[in-house]
Amino acid sequence: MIQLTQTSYVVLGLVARAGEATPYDLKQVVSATIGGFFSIPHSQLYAEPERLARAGYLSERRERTGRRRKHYSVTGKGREALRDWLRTPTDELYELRDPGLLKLAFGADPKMLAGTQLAAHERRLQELRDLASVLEAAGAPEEQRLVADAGVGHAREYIRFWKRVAGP
Amino acid sequence: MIQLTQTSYVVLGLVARAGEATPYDLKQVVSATIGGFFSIPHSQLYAEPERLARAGYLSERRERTGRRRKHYSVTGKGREALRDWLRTPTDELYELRDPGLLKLAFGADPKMLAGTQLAAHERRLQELRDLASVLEAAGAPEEQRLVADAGVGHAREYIRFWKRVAGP
DNA sequence: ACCGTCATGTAATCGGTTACATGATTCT
DNA sequence: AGAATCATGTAACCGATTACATGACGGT
Repeated sequence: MIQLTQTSYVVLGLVARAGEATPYDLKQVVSATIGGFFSIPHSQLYAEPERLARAGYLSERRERTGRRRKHYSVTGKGREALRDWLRTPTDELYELRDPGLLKLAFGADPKMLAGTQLAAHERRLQELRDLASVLEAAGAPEEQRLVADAGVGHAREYIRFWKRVAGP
Repeated sequence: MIQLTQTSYVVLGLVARAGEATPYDLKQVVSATIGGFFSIPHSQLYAEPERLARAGYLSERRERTGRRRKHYSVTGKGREALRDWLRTPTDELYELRDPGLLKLAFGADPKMLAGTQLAAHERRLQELRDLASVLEAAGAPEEQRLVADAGVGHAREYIRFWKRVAGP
């Protein structure tokens, strides 16, 4: 019926893990976990669960008093969709779509770009390292750590690249 | 007035380089050059120049007979916008948003993912290498080659990562 | 003459971004 | 008590994707 996007699966996955969650809960978890490589603006975390609920993947319980928050949980249909998604490998690749590379490709001055990009990627690398050590300290599951490691590897690769561009 | 997106700059940049171009020309060039890390569906290459023309960044000349193709060229305003963009470094970073990593983060079986992802990234690596050697043979400008190199580096990094996940 | 593929375009829909707005808490 | 920040939500707009459609052209 509706198209399930990556955002949909993020929401399904997070709600499934939490049992029940409000958009705000989701927001918290998103930035704490996959925020490093897949962020979602908070307004989407209101819109998307609603869409999923309309299509029967989530059920909605609204508080009767106070803030009237909406609490979502996964339905059978939702759980099934999530499971199917998880057990199907993808050969889809995501494109880099990197602003720095784009400017480079269109003739911006490489050395000028390199400075700023290097700094930005070094900042990110630091964040990811912090995240990685938090995850380790918290005894997070292996996958979480792998994902953080992937991020670290990519940041390092970017840094290598821009250093080379910056020249000796 | 209007928001200039990365797509806008791609169009501006390509039209500027070509002098005059139809959407179809753009389509060709996109896949030949930045296609590897920043693709744009052809319908966008019809819509975006129109948008840019309405806002005064491009001028439009329509054939009077036959296919009535639209030919675009860059106006002064367009050229200026492009130049400003090119000489401003960015600290913006693009997120990976990688489907494979996402599934990994939500508990898909790592080894299962690794196989398919590895194959896909190896295919891409090969493509990028081919592109790189074509560029070199054609004596393409340094930046073009750098961009291709960046792609190669990333593909390699992905491959390292998924090999590690696949385990010994 | 026909078929397939390249070339060219438009329309509809929708997810995502940006901006706005206000209730709760916490801190000084 | 007031300011600042966190929490929570809605609305409007718009770029991007998907789907549909047809014209030209090269080969058999």
